[in-house]
Amino acid sequence: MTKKSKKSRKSRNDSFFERVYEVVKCIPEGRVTTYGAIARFTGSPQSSRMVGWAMNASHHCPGQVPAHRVVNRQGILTGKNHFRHPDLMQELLESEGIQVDNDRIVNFNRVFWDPYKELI
DNA sequence: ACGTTGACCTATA
DNA sequence: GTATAGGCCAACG
Repeated sequence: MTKKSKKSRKSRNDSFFERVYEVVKCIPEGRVTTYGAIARFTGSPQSSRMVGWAMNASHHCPGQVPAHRVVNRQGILTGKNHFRHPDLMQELLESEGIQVDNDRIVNFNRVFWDPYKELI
């Protein structure tokens, strides 16, 4: 099993998504990150859309991926609408000690978790 | 196979 | 602050 078993090697193992999951899973409690930071860390600074797309699949297939810890640049819970319950995202964040006001994270700069500085 | 959409980011007006 | 444009890659019709 080596040559043409699965054809492309980047089918389901070394996908762009896998990298995203790895980073997101490394996010500690009480911390959040942005799509852009992840996209940048994965190697594509402008592929932030794919990060969101990965999250969409994350709660459908893979293990526990704290997608609720991933927000946009403004610290707004953009993807809360895609959760099982729109308010679930805020609930989880508040449960971890993150204050959320009007779908926006309070002191976003403080809870921001940068993979470049923390991870590595 | 092609075109559109998607949980975004940055820049310009 | 809102609106428009470009970009990236993957999934869906």
